[in-house]
Amino acid sequence: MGRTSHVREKLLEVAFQMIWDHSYGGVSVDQICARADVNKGSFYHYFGSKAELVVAAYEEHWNQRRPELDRLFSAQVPPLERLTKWCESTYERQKEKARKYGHVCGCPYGSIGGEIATQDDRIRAKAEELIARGMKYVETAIAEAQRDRSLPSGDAKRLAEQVYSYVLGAMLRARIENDVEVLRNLAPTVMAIIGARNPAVATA
Amino acid sequence: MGRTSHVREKLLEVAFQMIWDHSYGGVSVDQICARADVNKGSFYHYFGSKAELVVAAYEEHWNQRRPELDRLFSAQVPPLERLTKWCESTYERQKEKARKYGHVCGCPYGSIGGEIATQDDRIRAKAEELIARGMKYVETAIAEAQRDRSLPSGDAKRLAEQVYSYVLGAMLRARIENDVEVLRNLAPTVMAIIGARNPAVATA
DNA sequence: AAATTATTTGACCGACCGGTCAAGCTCATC
DNA sequence: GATGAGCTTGACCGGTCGGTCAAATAATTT
Repeated sequence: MGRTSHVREKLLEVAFQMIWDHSYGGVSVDQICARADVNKGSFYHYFGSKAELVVAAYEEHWNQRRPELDRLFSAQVPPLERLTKWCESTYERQKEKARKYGHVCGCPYGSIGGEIATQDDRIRAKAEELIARGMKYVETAIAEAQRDRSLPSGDAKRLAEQVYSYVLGAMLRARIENDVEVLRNLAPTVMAIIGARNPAVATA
Repeated sequence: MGRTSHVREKLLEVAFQMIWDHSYGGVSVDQICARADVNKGSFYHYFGSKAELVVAAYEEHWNQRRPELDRLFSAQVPPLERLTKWCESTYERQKEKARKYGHVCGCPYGSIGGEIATQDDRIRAKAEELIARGMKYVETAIAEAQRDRSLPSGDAKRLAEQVYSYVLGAMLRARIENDVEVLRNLAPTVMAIIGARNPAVATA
């Protein structure tokens, strides 16, 4: 096939989905290989270890996810509306995932990060990095809203961290409670955190 | 020794600490037994499985933690002050844990819940239950603050869920980023979420 | 003190873990 | 069409996993 074998890509995709669905420790290399229809020897031709595969898989997932985030946080959209749309898309995305997999999966970066934070520093650092990239979108939107006076001035970076903490926590709760409805109305709380005067109006 | 052998209690304590420090999948029954200085056969005399031990260990941890929560949320303390003190104690507790274990450990219930939510329903349900118990303290404080007009009226249960989501998310971030400072100023954001007029004053 | 029960011991189990490897196959290049 | 690099194959490795068990021992009841 092509220069970059589809085998490698298949492993990245399958590994990410299986680990998101279950957990890092709960998914074995054998299972990943079986699902990807790849021999174990091939696996270790492309990746030096399970951890290395996982780091690559999460980076790859980010790359596939990025266009959607760029669209949601497009400069074409008023900054506060970016945030509400992001909240809504989070809910919708989790709802579809839950329908397809039979249970709520939560934030993939948060889940794997929390699981192996104290055990594998490369995976920990990758999770931290991906979360920071997501926070950057939120920070930029907040800073812009402050500049155009739709928000009172404040430390946009700190506010973005708080917003992201809230959303991460809600995703974790949704996973643990296996209830996607936990994520149904994230936006008003996000607005309260960043100090928007009238949460209800911000969506309009 | 006593009727309830200290062996059982030692296993509960050791298992909880090791799993909080690492993860469910990252700690083996053999390791727990070694650390508790107990033979594997004894382990399976007291507990039917690793999962059963863990459920009991988390319940036991709650029981040990409860007096401290009762104290923090004592009716003797004004309701909003309960929340700020709870935030501060969360920070202090994590800081000490981090000092002792060499890294930030985050919320034990959130960590194990997120890890095995989709793999073992008994552990998942226990994590959900313990989180719900914690939320109840927050809900009660919010409801009381609303009653005595230090907060505008609102759905105390929903607000408590939002507060708890935020704190859970911050604990998760602190674990992933291995930085306890993430948890340093939880209270102002909590105040913003529940609609306290002047976050800065609420501590006084 | 005999009988019964609770607890401890450590060897043992098959399954599975992450990872290795030598041998073959495929295919572009010369 | 020979060469050699890239890729695939599947058997194989030692170690560890959660869990079992029969026999020994300690504690309790009769």
